[in-house]
Amino acid sequence: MNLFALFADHVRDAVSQLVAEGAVPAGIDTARVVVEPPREASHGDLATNAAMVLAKEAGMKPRDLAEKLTGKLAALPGVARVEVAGPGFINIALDGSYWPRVLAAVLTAGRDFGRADAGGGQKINVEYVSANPTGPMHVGHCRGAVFGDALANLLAFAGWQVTREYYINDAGAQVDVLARSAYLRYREALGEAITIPEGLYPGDYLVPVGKALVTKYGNTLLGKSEEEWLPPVRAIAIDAMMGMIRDDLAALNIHHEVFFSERTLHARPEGGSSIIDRMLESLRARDLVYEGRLPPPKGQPVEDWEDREQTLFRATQFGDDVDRPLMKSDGAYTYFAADIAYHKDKFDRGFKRMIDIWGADHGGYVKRMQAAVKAASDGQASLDVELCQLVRLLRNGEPVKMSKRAGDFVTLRDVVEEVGRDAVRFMMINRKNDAVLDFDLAKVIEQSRDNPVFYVQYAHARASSILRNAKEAFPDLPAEAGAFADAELSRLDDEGEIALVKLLASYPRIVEQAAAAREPHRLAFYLYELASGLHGQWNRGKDMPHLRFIIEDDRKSTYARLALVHAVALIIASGLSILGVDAPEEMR
RNA sequence: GCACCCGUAGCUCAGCUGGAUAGAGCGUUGCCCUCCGAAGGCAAAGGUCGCACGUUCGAAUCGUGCCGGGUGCGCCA
Repeated sequence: MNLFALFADHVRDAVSQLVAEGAVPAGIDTARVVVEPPREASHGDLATNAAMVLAKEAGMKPRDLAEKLTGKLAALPGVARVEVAGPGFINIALDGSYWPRVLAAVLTAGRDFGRADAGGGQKINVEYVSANPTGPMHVGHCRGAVFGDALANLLAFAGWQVTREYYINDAGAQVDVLARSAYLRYREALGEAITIPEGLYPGDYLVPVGKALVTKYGNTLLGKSEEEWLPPVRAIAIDAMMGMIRDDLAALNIHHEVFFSERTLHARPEGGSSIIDRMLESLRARDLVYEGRLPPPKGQPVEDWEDREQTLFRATQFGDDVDRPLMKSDGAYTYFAADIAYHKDKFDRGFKRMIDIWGADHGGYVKRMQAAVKAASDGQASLDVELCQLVRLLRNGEPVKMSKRAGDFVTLRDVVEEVGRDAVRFMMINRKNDAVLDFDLAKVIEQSRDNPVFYVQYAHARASSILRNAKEAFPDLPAEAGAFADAELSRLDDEGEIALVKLLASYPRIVEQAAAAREPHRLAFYLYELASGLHGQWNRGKDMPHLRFIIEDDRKSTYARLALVHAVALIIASGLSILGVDAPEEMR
């Protein structure tokens, strides 16, 4: 149950009643009406802007309209009082019976509380990571990976049918470089002394690939020309790299449902046409492709600029700044051409909504891809691109050195092994994705309030600890949260307790908004707030012993408070699971 | 030159898609710690929301123009 959505309906009903009474003109547009929590607790529990938004259309002053609406809203069950405030806000205070019902709803729904149907079961494709299969994942990849995964979880919780997808860039020049690098390791495995020239991948993660090639081919590849040995070497190397990448992702608890190979888009069966060929044909048939010239780019002068006629996609027709090339000068397709075919393939598989997660350095590519999706789907599909900014890796405030040369980079695996999966995941999401993020290896393993990962997980552990302790004081208590729904929840009348219940009540709203905005970080901030609420109530018990969760000689109050503790633990666990972070029973 | 992103407290950042007196953590200052878990707790100080116009009942939020920072700018992926 989403309290705010519920009351938004109530407000619209009230408007309809006024329409029926002739007080307000028919057909008035209530789309801008929102019901939200007021900033000031003294303003009540819910506030709506309805009177201000509708005043003009209704031909009334905001406060006059507010008065009329107030009359209707005050009659609703559970409403204690309704007041008009400021320029025309309507503040609604709920009576004491409301919060126990919300809490009972949390306990009954359990981990499903907050699950929404905003997506209406529609299919949506989330493509993330898509790192080149040329080596292990490094830290630069991990923000997009975690963000994409959390977003996918969030959308699923909000009612979308999500497919998690990885696009394997196994068709370009860089996988040929990979193959040549692996071939050197192959010769090395056969006893040759090698030096790795500039431009090839020097990392020793290719050593096992060289050995595997020996196992499979013996020395039979030695006498062959590159034309002959490259394809099989490349295939094995790519497989090995993808294996490593899958392991790296698994270490972060990321599992894609679909791995899509770019190579399959280029493949031409004997005498036939490739998927890209056919995509291009369909664009040509609609006059979206032409042969033309492009002006040279402004700004940085391009050294080897050659003015020539090329095959262009009419991207400008769909909102892009210039038309974009589909063919390279050597006659092969551009990366973009393949990417159009890939996204068209997603559309053909039934996805009208697509989300791509990219690094911020690909921002210049967004418009053309969105244009392509519109064109390839005849306007039926849309693409959202979420850009993830850089991560600055620090240790005690000092930048961790990462030189590009000699394969000397910090791998994702190193980081996960040093600080743990939960810390990596939470910290990556604890910031808006379009802002640069400082990731301090020393701070994320700190166990203090400064560290949000610890703080939130500790709240869950503390709740679990309270429940364990309660079991000792009252051995006959039920174990499962749902059983607490029939506690005398009206006993929860302390302001701290009620504040906690209100926070729980806002969870569905947070989920919906975070999903709609594609901003999982909102969930992380919410969880911190909820954790803070639980820790705060615990601390109130220090000064005021009658507020402790466990009161030895008051079974009924204890029972009600444990219901609250159960509910908080449920929501923290629910939110953390969306972020892909464990909710531990105890800290260690 | 153009496009996209960012600019909020000393620092790191939120700010619920236009709402009421702009919030949190760190840091600073003061008080407290025999207490279900002090790997603390409570409180205070601290802001021309980069600048200027505009839109309207109302702008940190939307629009335009500047300033400052980042990213990118045929055929790389």
